[in-house]
Amino acid sequence: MDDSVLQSSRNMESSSSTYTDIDGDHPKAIIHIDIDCFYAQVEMVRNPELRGAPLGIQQKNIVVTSNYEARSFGVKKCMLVSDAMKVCPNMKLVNGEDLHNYRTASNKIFAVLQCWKCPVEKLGMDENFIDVTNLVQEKLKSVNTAGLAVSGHTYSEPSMECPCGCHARLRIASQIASEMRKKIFDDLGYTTCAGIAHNKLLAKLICPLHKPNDQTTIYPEHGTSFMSTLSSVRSIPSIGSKTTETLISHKIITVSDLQEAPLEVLKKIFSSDMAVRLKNLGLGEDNTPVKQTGKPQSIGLEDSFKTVSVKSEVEDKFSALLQRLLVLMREDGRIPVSLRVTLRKRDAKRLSSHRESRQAQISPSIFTLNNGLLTVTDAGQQKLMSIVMRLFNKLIDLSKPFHLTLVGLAFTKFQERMTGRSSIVNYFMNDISVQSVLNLQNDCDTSATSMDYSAVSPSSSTTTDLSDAEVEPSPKKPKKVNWIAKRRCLAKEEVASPSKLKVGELRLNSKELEKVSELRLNSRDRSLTPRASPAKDNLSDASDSMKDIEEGACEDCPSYVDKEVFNALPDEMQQELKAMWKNPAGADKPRSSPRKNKAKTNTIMKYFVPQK
DNA sequence: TAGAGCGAG
DNA sequence: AACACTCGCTCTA
Repeated sequence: MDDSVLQSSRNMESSSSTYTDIDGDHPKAIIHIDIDCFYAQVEMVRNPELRGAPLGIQQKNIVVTSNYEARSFGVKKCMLVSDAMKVCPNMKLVNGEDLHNYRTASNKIFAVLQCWKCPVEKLGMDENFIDVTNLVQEKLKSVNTAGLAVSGHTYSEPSMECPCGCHARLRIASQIASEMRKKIFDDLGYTTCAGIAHNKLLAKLICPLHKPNDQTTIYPEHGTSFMSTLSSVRSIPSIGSKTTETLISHKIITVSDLQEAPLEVLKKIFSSDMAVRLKNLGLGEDNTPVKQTGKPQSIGLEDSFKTVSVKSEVEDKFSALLQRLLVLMREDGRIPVSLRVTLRKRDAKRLSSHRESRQAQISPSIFTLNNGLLTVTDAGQQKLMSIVMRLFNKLIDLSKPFHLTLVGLAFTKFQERMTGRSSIVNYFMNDISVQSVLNLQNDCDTSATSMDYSAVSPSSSTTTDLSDAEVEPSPKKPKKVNWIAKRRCLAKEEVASPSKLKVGELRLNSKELEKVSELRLNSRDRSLTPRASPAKDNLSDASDSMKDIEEGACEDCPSYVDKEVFNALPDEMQQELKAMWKNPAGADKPRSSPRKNKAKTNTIMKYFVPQK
């Protein structure tokens, strides 16, 4: 039985692993949603004339994707245009080299999925994971699930009831998946596929079983047997070309091979953790969480070329990259604290990899917020360039000849985004950077949902708001701080096109203005990347309205600070906060050990924590 | 913590 | 198809 295999593998790893799941316990419910032939659908939504006939999306001389009509003629992904036209002479072609519309569509879909108030993780432009575990639990409380059937296909009927209750949870999740797909179709016009499982791995892999415009649920008991139907280990997400090579060199080629490989053998090839992970993946086990997608953790650009061997040319390349990068930074709105220089030396052996990089802290004073807009003076840009070239000198010995094929520039840390309850700065924020985007474009129309258990349909769960949860009050916290993003009711069209919302928000008041400005600036326009911020392309029309924002009394304050609150603080505390903002590295560790909440003495925390 | 490597789309 | 681009995660020193 599958469980016995799981059992034995778990026992082997349990000694060194922190894995805490109980065997046979499958508490989560994960949905993976994939937009059918994404580019082609975007074009057909834009221009309905294209529907019903074969359509190909062209980039350069290649048909990168096509609609299902074209596929029925044998048009494949990444086919040469000439070959595609041979098998499908009537196919219409649309140029898809400008990704702007695709990004916009992707963000709209992401925004719709946010309506369910569950963690949503974007994977590329056309895939999303949603962890609906909590929503399912709510529904279980309020709904009799006895006669509830699965919505859509089932990979395989369960042989018996799982004692942990996952079958009922997954059935509910399948209903939620149906709702989500329906809303995406009703609001935006896109058909989708979904996979429903108790983990991300199975949800993603089961998703394409019934294509297009359908969904599939798989129960935990079939995880291992389903995985064994995959011919190559390469088809497992997170097993890429390198890992596949290594596995194959040890005669592990199919997923079945991986399942049967003893953990001790894998541990001789890989690190212990990696071996455990691989073994579990092979068996269909995966405990990686769905991570809410928000702002990117680094913003960078790179440029590749045949060869650059002169330092003045290098300087030109970096300068051009920096100019472009500063535009992106302005759109993002956050103040960077660290800068990384990357380059690739010409190497006969390896063409792609072998990048090298150096990074350095940068003084945040290079950047200033003018009327909420991130700006850099000419002197600041020169300063940045000198840092860049200093890092470049670390990488290249200029006394010897060099040949580069790529240079890159990235800002890698930001002042904003001090999340976590430990950060005192949270108490002065009037914007929760990531979640507030969610809140503002949220409030999806509940009447549109088809589910009969209205108590837990999207956005009707008014009891819990993410912003409320995030700023959970602490006993010592100063009362009455005006940080909670206001929630507003929107019509459906406004959800699909949040620009109206943002403009509306601008009419509120000056303090709200700055918050909205950050939301707007959150709207970076980047290419082909995951982690793009939601609902961005729709907001550019709000930018002109940002010109005349008043300057607050605290010139040094970061933009997220409620200046009214700041000015009400004791002078000593104001000074300390200012010092902290001047030297964020010392005060703020955004992503390090969020659990540890050490109240450092001799900081502003002493105002809130009892002293011994 | 920085830097390299792998993986994703 | 192979490569270009951008970003996240993990491992190691």
